Amino acid sequence: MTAVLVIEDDDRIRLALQLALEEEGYAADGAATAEEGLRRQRESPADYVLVDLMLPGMNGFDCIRQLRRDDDVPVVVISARDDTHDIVAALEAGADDYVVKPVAIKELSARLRALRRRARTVAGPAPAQFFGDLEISAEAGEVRRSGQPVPVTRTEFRLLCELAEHAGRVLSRQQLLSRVWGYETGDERLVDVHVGRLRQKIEPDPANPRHLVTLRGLGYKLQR
Amino acid sequence: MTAVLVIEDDDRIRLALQLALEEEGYAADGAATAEEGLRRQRESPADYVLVDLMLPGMNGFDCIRQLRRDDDVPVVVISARDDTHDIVAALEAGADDYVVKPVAIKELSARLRALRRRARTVAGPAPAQFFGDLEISAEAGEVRRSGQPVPVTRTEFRLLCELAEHAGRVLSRQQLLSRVWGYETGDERLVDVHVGRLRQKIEPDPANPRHLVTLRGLGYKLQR
DNA sequence: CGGTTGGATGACGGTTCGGTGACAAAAAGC
DNA sequence: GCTTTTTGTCACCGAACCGTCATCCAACCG
Repeated sequence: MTAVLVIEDDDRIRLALQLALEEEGYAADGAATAEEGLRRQRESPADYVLVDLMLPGMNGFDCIRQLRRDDDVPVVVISARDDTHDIVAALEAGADDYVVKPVAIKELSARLRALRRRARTVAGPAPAQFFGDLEISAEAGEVRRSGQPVPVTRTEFRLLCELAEHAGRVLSRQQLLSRVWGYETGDERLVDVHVGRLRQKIEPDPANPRHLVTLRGLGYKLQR
Repeated sequence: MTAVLVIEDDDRIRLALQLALEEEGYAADGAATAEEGLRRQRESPADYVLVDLMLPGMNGFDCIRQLRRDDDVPVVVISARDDTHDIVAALEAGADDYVVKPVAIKELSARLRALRRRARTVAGPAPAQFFGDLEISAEAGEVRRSGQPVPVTRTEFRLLCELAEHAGRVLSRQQLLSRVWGYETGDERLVDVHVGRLRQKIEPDPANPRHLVTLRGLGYKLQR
């Protein structure tokens, strides 16, 4: 899901934007100051950043420059001022687009989509997580055991990614059903079956799993 | 020097825009109809196209779609109407930005510069990429297999480039539809068909692809 | 130690997904 | 103008996959 960070000091506007974005299918997060926004973006980077120009403390222009320095995330300015000088300054600072408040959410959404078409993803090898000799790369859609690709199916892959994302923590069958399958209710045995199939593929000795372990009465977890 | 093509039926506005752009350091060319603009762009491609929405004959939306089909040039709409519906439709058709007349030349110029940062065409020369014996030269618009040129069509080439640019990463059919065709919605099977045709040309054994591989339920990726 | 509960596993039918050939429309070339 | 190439749609097929079930096994409980 596409994540958007909204940096805007006016709580009402920020929350309204977040809500509207979520209705459009984005995952929206918010920050009230430039400093907080930068911290958020550093810690868990969103795919797009919306930023107001008039912020308490660090102003919007510096905020944009800072964002651009750290990261290549597309930045859209949301401002009440439609002065040419501001628009030029914001774009010059590194913003990708500039829309004037009040914003029509449909327009904003369309502009974000247009940006997505242009946004470059960083080159280089896709990042992977390691669990011993097990390698999971969500971006490459690939699982490897000691360097050798392991063919896994879509559901198995999603299941594995979900477990990897919460590495070391137990996930109940219920949680897995909900997160991987989207079932709020259903037969928990389904999880067992897929865990079993996955073990056949990724565990050296499927009967004595080393990474994908069962916690009786609780669920499953993936450990290093 | 950066070349801009202005498609606008009102002579006065078009000439004024051209003049202003030239003062900003661009080489500006003009066309009074969509048809003429498309022909111009095909014959001697500009780096940016500005297009009015209300044109005699072919309308602006179709003109944008057409431009997007042929090539990846950034398109900015210059329109007198600031209706959300028009803006969304234009961006949806493939435009990169939308500014409302009368335009401040400084703003337009800043928006063009912002686009240049994102635009792939100007993003910097992507020299030939190799995938085993497969060679893709985006510059030369050419594909070679063990040195021998392979005749690929325009869509096939753009599909291949898109996959090459994200080498080793999965791209969903949806992403490919959006980035190669500019469709935000459409039949995903279209991608299958073109992938199939591409395989016939670039894979030694199209039934067992080595480079252009399918990830069931996820999409396609190009690997070395 | 027997009973009970929770987990593993193999088999099977229905469904989904991707590949492909045929075809019509559209574009490009002549 | 006409012909050829390219493109997008459709329908069909086969393989891969999914979910259910029944059965068996291991761990835990008294």
